[in-house]
This record gives sequence, C-alpha cells and structure tokens, in this order.
Amino acid sequence: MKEKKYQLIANEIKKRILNETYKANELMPEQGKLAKEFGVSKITIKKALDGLARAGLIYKKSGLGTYVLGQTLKMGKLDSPANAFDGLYHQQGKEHIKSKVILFEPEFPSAHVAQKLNITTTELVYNIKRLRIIDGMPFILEHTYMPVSIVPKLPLESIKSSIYSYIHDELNLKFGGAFRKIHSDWSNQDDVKYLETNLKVPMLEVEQVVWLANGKYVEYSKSRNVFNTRAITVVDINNF
Amino acid sequence: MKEKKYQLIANEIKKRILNETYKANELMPEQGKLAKEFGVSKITIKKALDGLARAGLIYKKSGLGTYVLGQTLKMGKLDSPANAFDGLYHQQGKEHIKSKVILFEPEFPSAHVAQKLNITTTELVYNIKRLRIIDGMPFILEHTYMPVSIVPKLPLESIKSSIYSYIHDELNLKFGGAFRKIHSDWSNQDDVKYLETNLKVPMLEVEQVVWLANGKYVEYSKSRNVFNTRAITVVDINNF
DNA sequence: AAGTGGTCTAGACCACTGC
DNA sequence: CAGTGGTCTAGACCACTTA
Repeated sequence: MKEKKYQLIANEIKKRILNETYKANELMPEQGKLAKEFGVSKITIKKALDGLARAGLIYKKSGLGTYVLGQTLKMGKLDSPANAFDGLYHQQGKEHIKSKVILFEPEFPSAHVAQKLNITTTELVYNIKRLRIIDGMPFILEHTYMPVSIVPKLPLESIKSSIYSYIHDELNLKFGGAFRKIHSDWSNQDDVKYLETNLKVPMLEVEQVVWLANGKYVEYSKSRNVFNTRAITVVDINNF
Repeated sequence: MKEKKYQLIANEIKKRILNETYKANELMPEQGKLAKEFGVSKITIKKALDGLARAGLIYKKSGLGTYVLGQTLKMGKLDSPANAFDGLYHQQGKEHIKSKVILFEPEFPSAHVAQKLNITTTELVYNIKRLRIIDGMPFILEHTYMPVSIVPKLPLESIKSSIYSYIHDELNLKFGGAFRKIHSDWSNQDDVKYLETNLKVPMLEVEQVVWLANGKYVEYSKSRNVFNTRAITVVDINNF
C-alpha cells in the first residue's frame, strides 16, 4: 500500500507543527517553497495543506500566507475527538485500556437496528455489550450491533481489545465515515450496574452509525459515559 | 462575489439529491458524464463531489462509481448539526425563533476568556447572555464572549435575532472554523431560572471557540440545553 | 480488458493583501 | 505593484472493481 504524496507531506508538516518547527500563530513557509522542498507541484502541497486546515491545525489567508493555528480549546486527557476512526484503544494506549465483554451474541436485528444498518431483519448481527475500563476505572458502556456478514469471524480477543483494529488491520477494510448524535440523558440501571455511578445522574450518550469505504454499514452503537468523565470534541472547518 | 464553479456544481448536485433525481443507495452519473454536462474538467467535478462526500451526502468507490448515501441517523427537528455556521436563526427559521437578551455588557475579559479568544485582558469583549426561544418554548441558554474590536457596533437588533447574520451579511466577514467541546452536566440555578426546568436535571453543554477566515477569534461561548430537548449531530468522513 | 475514481503535473489566470 | 493563496484546465498515469 503506497502512501500518497499529499498524505506523506501532510504527515511531515503535522510533525513539524507538533514539534514547533512551525510555531502557533506564526506564518509557515509559502506553498511555493514547500513545493520546491518536497519536489512536488504546487497543487499537491495545497491538497496536503487543505487536509491540515480541515483538521484545524492551520489556516490560510489568501494574499498573506499560511498560519499555524493555536489550539485554544484543549482536549482533556479522556476526551474523544468526534472526528476519528482509530478507536479508544489507540487514543488511550493499550496499556491503559481493558474491556470487559458483558454480552456477545448473534441475533436477528430488530426493525430499528436493521434500518440503521440498512439491512433486512433476516441478516444476522452481533449484539455486543462492552465495558471499557481505563486504568482500572469503568469508563464507557458500549452497546454495539454489527452485521455478521461483514465480520464473519470476530475473534473474542479483538472484542476484548479493539474491534476497530481487527477490521482495519486484519480484514484490511477502510472506514468511510460516521454519523454521530450526541445527547444527554439520565443514568439507567445498566449504567449504575457497570459504571459505578448512581441512578438519576447525567450521562453523555453518543449514538453512531459507521460505514466502510465500500459503503457497507458496519456498526450501529450507543456509548454511554458518566457526565463528568468525558467530553466529545469536534473541529468544524467552514467551506471546502 | 463570483461563485466558484465547483461550488455551483456541488449545490446543483445537492439539489438533485434532495429532490431525488439521484436516489439514495443508487449510483450517480460518473464523473466524466458530469464533467461533460457542466462543461468543466474532470478535476473540478471531483472537487465538488469531494465536498459532498465530506458532508456525508455521497460516497465514492474507486472502480465502481459514486453512490448517494442514505441518511440513517435522522436528525430530530430541533437537533443541531455540529458542522454549520448558519446559526440557530437560519436552522429553525426566523418565524419560530425569538431571543431574550438577559445581559449585554462590555467588560475586560478574565484571563480564561482572554486565553480562549487569544487576546490580552485589556482588550474589551462583549459579555452576552441570551435565551433562545423556539415557538414560545425556552430552548437554549447562551453565554457568549465576543471581542469588541471585531464587532465594534453590534446592534441590539442583531443580538435579538442573529449575530451570525450580522457578522456574515453586514460586516461581510467569513467564518473560518470552530472547536467545539460537548459534554453533559447538572442543571444550575441559571438553567432553572431561564429554561423552565428543575435543579439537578441533566444538561447538554456545547463550549465553543469560533474563528473567522482571517484567523481572528470571534466568539467563545457556552450553550446549554435541557437534556431531552436537543441533540448535536456530527458527520465525520474518514480521510480527505 | 474495460470502466470507474484517484493522483499528480505544468502552467494559465484570478482574487486578495500590504506596501 | 509584487507576493500570497485559489481556481481551473488537459492530459498522463495509477489503483481498484467487475466481468
């Protein structure tokens, strides 16, 4: 799998921003210089920078130059970016995260779940409940439905660690995108049971549908956190 | 202000998707055909489609074609997309929304606010509290800080309707992007007072920093909703 | 093998900024 | 005016999917 030039360049520039070769609120080298340095055309540099701009790392001003953007809403250690497909396991590091499998069963989906996954009610799905534990603390209660047809042999080992890694690295499938709906709710019996909290406490719930690059829906899930343990962060860049 | 070709094309294709000329889960005309139809080069079509793909309307599969994506996580009527700069006023329509101005004062920002807005504590900001009311129902309690230097003459009329429209249409400034942090919390005294709810109820809070296309920070705000009145939706497309 | 989308180029021209 | 980023093109070539 050959890395694309614009991807390589974007990664290199990102590295330079993170190690402060290019400092926050300062001008970066102009596109022409970068094109020369990397030995590519101007438009390829632009593509790399466009990606970084969308990720909220830089901004460009026509007639002036490209600036490094100072990140002002810092993420807490346990916050999750809403724009990411690497999963908790990678965000937090595998030394810190454990998963307890509460439920792992095949079943025929309800009409509701089938509709979310764009399948019929006769196509089997896995019904998976996991408690994600970070540094020994119960953290997220995840309830996931996944079509069996897409992940026919889901190893228990992956469920305990990272289903996303299995899909990405072992099955070599690429994620396409996700719709997420974030809202707030009262804690329920399950939350109390697994997240070591009380009844009638605020919860943060993320409901999501995830699809692969080949257009197939791979997951419908709800993740619940106790209110004061996690926030979701979103970067939203105007235009394209 | 001349519209760009890829923007015009993206809008036209979006229209066709919405009026179901191109139907969900079906193939769209290939890029070559579209290029011919609109009389532009293939790469311009691609740019238009890339934008639509990032907005979650379509997905493309190399070797196959471009599909219209069926939206499976429907937004509720009062939900807000996290990816949008048009503001509530436009999302809900001005017939339905009213704003009650609770506080509107200039002040020197606290160190915290100054840091978020990337200014010094000697640069004046507006301290604005608004209650947004939809169809007579108290809906969102907004607390906003805005540098006076960017909006020197903010008309009270705009605060009552749409500050975003004023910035965009009257001042002709373009939004650049936003960082948002979404979390859950207990309701507090202010929530009870203005949102007609009880104490100790779950709330959804969106904390955000918004900057303009010229890189200047224009807003630091916190918006609070009662838990069962609104959700935030996010579309997250892998890669660029 | 044919057809799709994706990458990349060189270069023309435009739009915006500051001097 | 010079210098920046943005748009757009024609066309070469690659990667992927289906047959």
